[in-house]
Amino acid sequence: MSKEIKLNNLTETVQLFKIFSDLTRLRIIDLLYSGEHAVQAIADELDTSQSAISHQLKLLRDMNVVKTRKAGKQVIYRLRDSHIKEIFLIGYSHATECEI
Amino acid sequence: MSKEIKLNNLTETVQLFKIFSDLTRLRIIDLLYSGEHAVQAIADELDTSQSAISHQLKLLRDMNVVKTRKAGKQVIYRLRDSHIKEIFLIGYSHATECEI
DNA sequence: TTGACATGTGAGCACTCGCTCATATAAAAT
DNA sequence: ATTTTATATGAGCGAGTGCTCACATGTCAA
Repeated sequence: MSKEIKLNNLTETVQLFKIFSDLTRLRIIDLLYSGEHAVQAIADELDTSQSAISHQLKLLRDMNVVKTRKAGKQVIYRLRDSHIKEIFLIGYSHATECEI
Repeated sequence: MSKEIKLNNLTETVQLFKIFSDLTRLRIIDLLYSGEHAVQAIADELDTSQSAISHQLKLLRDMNVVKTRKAGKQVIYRLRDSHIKEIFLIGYSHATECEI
């Protein structure tokens, strides 16, 4: 494996881990893990402003972490694939099983 | 599971993922994955200043990601446990297998 | 159409982070 | 003892990040 390829792969890996490296984003992912939610429902549940949630959801959308569907005035978010769920669960279990 | 516990767990999970969310740190971990290295060897291999590497190694030390041993003037670093290796590998394989 | 509600977004601000630079510390070599 | 080599670390700077605030957009109800 060439050095350049390897560096690109590592850069992509960094991007992946950055998704999970913010508490608000991780709480959103954790909440969506239990099923789809509308924006305001997420904001209420996490006791965070709708704007802050919307900004983070845009990031998650751009990173292809979440999908949306419209339901009237609401936009319902859900996790895109089990790929993301798996990484989240592995990190979560590792972090909770033992001290870092 | 109470909300407070859950939040603490998520906070710890964030800390864990933050370790992997910087390219220099990930390159260090990747390099140490192949075996122990002295500080200057890491700096040379990654074409990064000794100071920058040393700062990152301090973080990795504080996070219990790496262990050290002294060999004369040199300090040799290695990964602390397979725990870290596993998470790195899973993220790496996920990031390289498909687009994010 | 108008008003109310749900979401998206740009600007700006405070904070964090990773680096450089200078210097400190420590151990070996001379 | 002095110099050289290897590593650690504090200060400070520039870039990035996550928030708030204000407002735009979009959708339904009346």
